[in-house]
Amino acid sequence: VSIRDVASAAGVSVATVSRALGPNAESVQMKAETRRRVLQVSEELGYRPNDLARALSQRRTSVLGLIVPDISNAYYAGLVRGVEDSASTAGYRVVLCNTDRDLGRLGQYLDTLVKSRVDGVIIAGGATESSFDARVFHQYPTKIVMVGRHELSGPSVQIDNIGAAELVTHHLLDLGHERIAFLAGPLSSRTIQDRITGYGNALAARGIDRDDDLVWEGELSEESGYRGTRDLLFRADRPTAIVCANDRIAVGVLAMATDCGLNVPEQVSVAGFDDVSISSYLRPRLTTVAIPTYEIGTSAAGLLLEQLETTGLDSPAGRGGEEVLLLPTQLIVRDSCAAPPRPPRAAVG
Amino acid sequence: VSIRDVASAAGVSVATVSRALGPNAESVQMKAETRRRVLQVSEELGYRPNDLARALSQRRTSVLGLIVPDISNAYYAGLVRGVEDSASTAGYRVVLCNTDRDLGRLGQYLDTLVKSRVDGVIIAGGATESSFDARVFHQYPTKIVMVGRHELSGPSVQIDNIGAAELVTHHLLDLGHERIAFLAGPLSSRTIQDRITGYGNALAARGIDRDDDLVWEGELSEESGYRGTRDLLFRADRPTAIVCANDRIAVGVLAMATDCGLNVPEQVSVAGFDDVSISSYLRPRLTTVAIPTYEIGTSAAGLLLEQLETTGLDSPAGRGGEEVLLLPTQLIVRDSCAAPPRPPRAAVG
DNA sequence: TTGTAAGCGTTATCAG
DNA sequence: CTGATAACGCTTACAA
Repeated sequence: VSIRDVASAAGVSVATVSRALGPNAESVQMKAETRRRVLQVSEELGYRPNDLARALSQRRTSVLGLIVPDISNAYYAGLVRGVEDSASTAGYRVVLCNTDRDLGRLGQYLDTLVKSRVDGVIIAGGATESSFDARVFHQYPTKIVMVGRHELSGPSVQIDNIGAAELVTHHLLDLGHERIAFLAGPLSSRTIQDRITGYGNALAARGIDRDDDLVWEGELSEESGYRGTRDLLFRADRPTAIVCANDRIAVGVLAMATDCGLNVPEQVSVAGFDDVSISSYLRPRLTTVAIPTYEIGTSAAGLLLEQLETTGLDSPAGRGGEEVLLLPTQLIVRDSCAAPPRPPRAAVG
Repeated sequence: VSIRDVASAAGVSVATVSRALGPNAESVQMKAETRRRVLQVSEELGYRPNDLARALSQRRTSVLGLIVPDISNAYYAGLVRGVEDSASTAGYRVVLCNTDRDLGRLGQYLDTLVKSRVDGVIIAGGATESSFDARVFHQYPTKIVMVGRHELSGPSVQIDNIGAAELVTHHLLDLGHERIAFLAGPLSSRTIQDRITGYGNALAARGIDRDDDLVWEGELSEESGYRGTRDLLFRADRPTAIVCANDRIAVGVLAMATDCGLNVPEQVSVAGFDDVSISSYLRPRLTTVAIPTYEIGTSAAGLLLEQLETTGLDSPAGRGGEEVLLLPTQLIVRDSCAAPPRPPRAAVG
């Protein structure tokens, strides 16, 4: 059942049907009676306009592409949710892509997205110019907004990971800790790099040399936190506090601590990152840094939609300005951090 | 840059370009030299075929719709991931929709999906015939597969929630518990209903009357588990074990238990549902039922793709058979359940 | 082996 | 206010 069926059934031309049901139906002059009839017939026939044809004709699909490393990660799930919400209320659909942090897949996805002529794409989780054929990309009017720091030009929404890490680390420092470990995720992630940097900065600000043995590279998983902690705890001069690159890692740390009979925070302090929903239901309640993932999503979508409304669809590589939205982060102090067990000893070689 | 640009740049007709680059490029007879030239020119120009036009012409979009209650829920995140993985390896894109368990939104999404002419859609999280205009839907060749029990006809993938709940409950019963509470999610969810049924069945099988005061309706959140437990624990004749509708609820239960100074499992046993990644890192490690969410996703996608390959695209309402894939569930016994504190007392009025 | 031309289902321009 | 009709970009008989 196509527009033509409706047209003939209503005894009008396809043009009229299009006017009655089309994109800017309300801002079109036509006899009320005619419109009513078209509407009714279309209703009776169960007519659903073909968006493909419409898009082809209008040169806009009302579809957004969203590329993330992994939706099954709570962090990105919130973001996806935010994007989806604002996109759909603005009348856009969103197609989802998982890269698994594989730059090759990123490139492939960007390619399919361009082929399907999405109006814009949001890339979260890091991308480099080399990860896709930017030259090709710029031939099409597809708009981009990035989430997080990146090597690409164009608008983006970011959070101050460096500052956030400085915040937690200072919190621990203020409590009297001097040997503070950092349980990181994959160092290839820009986010992780930044968090490590912030951690280092805070240490440096207190005149403490960063001990590379205290920075442990792993995954963003409980398992990784569990193993990393074991490593750290069996050291001669073990840390009195552990900052984790995310809350899942922190859960692993907590598990290992209780398995070793170590009390948190009395014997070792633990801090996380992200403030996922369980964090306040762990015992001890986890001190962590809240990241507004949902807002990151809505902001990114907002930035993109703004470009789409603003810019004419023809402007070839017109990727808007370099507008950067920096979203605030918040230290959530709960119960998992306290003063170190003994008064800080003299610095050891 | 369109097919015509490539054609003229290569000095051939658009048909030739289409043959060289089109859908069944390999199964087409043409002079190798010509093909090579087309390929090269298309490469130089950075040509990306317009999938919209292709879809319009071929009457298939290679897009799947996926409708879930909420991706930011770990359960669905796994499922989404599974769907996305098998779809993308089969060359399909997937557009994601969140209903928030709102039947109205479900209907709207189904509508947009039909308009965008997706080849098929996967609906997870419950739908009723009344939630959308099935009559309309059947006019278009869109295929459907459902996840979970539902009132719609057609293929689906399900898990045996009833059996699963029976399993945990029996586990507790075997341990000697007689007063077992159930902390449920929204009773409107079919999944929840089934889990409650299973719980009831197990009780009945042991000749225990189901006490409706022990079934607590709430959300699928930690918060809900926390509050529900408080309710339950302040009862005169309080339960010795609590089965939770999912692991997040169980986390809340654990939190309340330690806040009350109650030891798990010595004083009260707790069991969850889903086996999310943190479950084995809680202390005590959480006994729960593993649901293969990722496999549910891949299976659903598989069922759908199968229909798409099999069926001619014209078969109007041909929604395949009633094939139902029942995925296995597994009781994961860990440390959060043990025998009740005192020997079971005589049944109380 | 390759080119011509008729769709695919809309929208939009231009007359009437 | 409404009706033809030319795009939109690609695929696919049908011819050459």
